Formats: sequence, structure tokens, C-alpha cells
Amino acid sequence: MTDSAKRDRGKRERLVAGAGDLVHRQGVLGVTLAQVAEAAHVPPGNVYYYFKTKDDLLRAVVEARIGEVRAMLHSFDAHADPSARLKALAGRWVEMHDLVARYGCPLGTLSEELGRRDDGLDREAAQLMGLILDWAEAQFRRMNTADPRECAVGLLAGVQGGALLAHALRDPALLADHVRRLQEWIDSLV
Amino acid sequence: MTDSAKRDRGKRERLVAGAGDLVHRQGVLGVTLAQVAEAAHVPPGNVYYYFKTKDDLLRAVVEARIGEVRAMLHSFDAHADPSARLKALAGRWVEMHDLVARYGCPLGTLSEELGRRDDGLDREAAQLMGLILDWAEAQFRRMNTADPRECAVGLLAGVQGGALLAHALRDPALLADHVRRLQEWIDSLV
DNA sequence: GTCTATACCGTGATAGAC
DNA sequence: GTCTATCACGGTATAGAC
Repeated sequence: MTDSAKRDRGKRERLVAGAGDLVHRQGVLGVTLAQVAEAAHVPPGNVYYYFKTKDDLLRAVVEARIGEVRAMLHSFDAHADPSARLKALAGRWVEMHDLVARYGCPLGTLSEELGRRDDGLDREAAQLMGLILDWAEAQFRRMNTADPRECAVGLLAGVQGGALLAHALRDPALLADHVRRLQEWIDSLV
Repeated sequence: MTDSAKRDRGKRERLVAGAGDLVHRQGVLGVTLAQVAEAAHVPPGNVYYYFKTKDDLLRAVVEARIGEVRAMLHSFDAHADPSARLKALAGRWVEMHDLVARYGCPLGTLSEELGRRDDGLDREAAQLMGLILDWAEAQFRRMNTADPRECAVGLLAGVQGGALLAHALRDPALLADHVRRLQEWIDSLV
């Protein structure tokens, strides 16, 4: 890789990371490309050198988030016990409960916003929830629980709903307490 | 009331209703005042005669939604049994599962979007979830369940999370199935 | 009291300078 | 190959015509 390509990559990554952050805090439509440029320490207007359109940048943000989700799920596979894996998944939202109470779940708010579209990006964003759901279903299946798919939906819906309520009421403790109840529920299934 | 005041009221109501609808489908920032005017059959630009700013109109939308929530909860009080009331609450989301799968829960998406703000409208919007939560808690308390507040959070989080997943995956059946599981859970507490 | 024409700004996007 | 000056558009909001 040439030096210039490396710099490109660095700036591209900074742009995507900054855009992802801003989108989380302000929503897709609330973010301007000028803000993204500033956050990534790139000259304003220069964003178009790396992304043809704003939607292009957005697509990169979604793809990066999907990558993060895959990495997260993969990291949970270190646990031998499927119930421990599921509890670790839920625990992720406890770890970021302050951030969630202020700006909502980074995955949930993005899914909600892009779910209204009809240009392909909605399908892309659906993977954010779809991947987690499929992974959780596989874990419940290993636990030999009845209706593993519905259990997976119950767990992720619980987490996402808890995040939404914690955000609406701006109450981090609500999320933490609710997730602990979900973790107890997982234990009760073993 | 004078005739002109009546007309005002009619237009005002049409503007608020149209704006509420558009906000649900496109999000707060995705709606333009021109669209609102068109939806309400009011001359474009004329919106400012009824509302000083866009935020003013938005506040009216939130207040109207709060009124709808109050009316909905009040209507459930017709059931003598608190568990029947709670199941009727959950049933509301089954009734509108197609709409929710397409555009998200009208209350949930609004709460998410306004929860990011910090100008008072976030507090206003918090009532959308707060009112339901308090009402549900009172019903669980009458059922003598342990931890009525946490049960209320569990129910509303379940519904909202189910709505979010149904929206993300654009799958109305997911919401209907999940809500039925929540209703069975309510029955199991009696 | 009701509505229209318009000002003004910030946005995404582009053409071309360096 | 990288960045800057600028455009055209669409948005909110206002001043003033009817």
C-alpha cells in the first residue's frame, strides 16, 4: 500500500467514525457534511473526494456498524456456555447505559431511522437487528429452549425497548435494572 | 365562538393532524412546512399564521399525542379486570401492526427523536412513555404482582422493542406474535 | 384577520485551481 | 491526487398586501 493510499484510508475511516458518532447523537437528517468534515479534521467540502454523496457516506456508516456487530457477536463466542453468551450480549447495553439514556441505542435509533426508507439502505440496516437475532436464536437453540426464535425476539425486543424507555425518560438505571431482569430470565431457562 | 374562530380551529386541527402523520412517516427533520400545509389543505407559507415556528407546531403535535394516550388509557378503564386492561393496552399495537412495521410505533419513534433534544420538548415527549408506564404500574399493583413498576417497564419495553424489531425487519407478524406472548405472560401472573 | 411574495440562510453538490 | 471557491436549491421565517 502506498503512503497516499494509507492517508486516504485514515481519512476515510475518520470520516466514517465521525459520521457514525454524529448520526447517533443528532440523527441522520440532523447531521451536515460540514459537521462530519470538522469532526474528522478534514477540510470542509472535501468529503466529496471520499464519498460521492451523503447517502454514500451513510452506507459506509451502516456497513461499519454491521462489522462492529459481527465482531461483538464473535467475541461472545469465547464463552463456552450459550446462556453466558446471551447474558454477555445483554450486558453490552448495561455497559453503555449512560450513552443510551442520552442518545438512544446506536443500533436501535439507526434502525428506526433507516427503516422508514425504501431505497435499499433500509434492507442494509435491517441486518443490524437481523444478525443479532439469528445469533441469539442459535444460542437459545443450543440451550434446548422451546421456541428459540421467539426467545431471541423476546431478548432483543426487551433490550431495545428498555433502551428506548431509558432514553425517553433519560434514566440510565431503568436500562440497567431491566437488563438484569432479562439476564435472570435467561438463567431461569437453563 | 365566532365563525372565524371555528374555521381557525378547524385549520389548526388539520395542521396538527397532518403534521403528526407526516412526522410519523418521515421523522421530525424530514417534514417540511410546505408538506404540512399541503396535507392540511392550507395555503403554503400560511402555517405561520397558526404557529410561530416549526417547533411550535411540533409542540402542538406532541400535546395532541399526549391527549390521545390519555384517552386511550381512559378507554381501557372500561374493563373491570386489571389484567384485561393491560392486555387491551398491548392489543393496541397488534391492531396497528402493519402501520408499525412500515413506519415504526408513532409514540416510540417520536420519543426517540425528541429524546435527543435538550430544549424542553424532550421533557414533554417523555410523558408519552411516562403516562403509559404509570398507568400500567397501577394495574400491576392492583393485581398484587411483585415489583409492579418493573413489570410495567417489562411490558412497555417488550411492546416498544417488538415494534422496533418489526419495523427494522419490516415484519408485522413479528410484532403480533411477540405481543401475544406478552399477553400470555400477563395471564400467567394472575 | 387572512394570506402571499419574498428575503435570507444553510444545505448538498460541482467545477476547476493548486 | 488533493482541496477550495462557488452554485443552485429548498428550507424557515417575515414583512406587508389584500
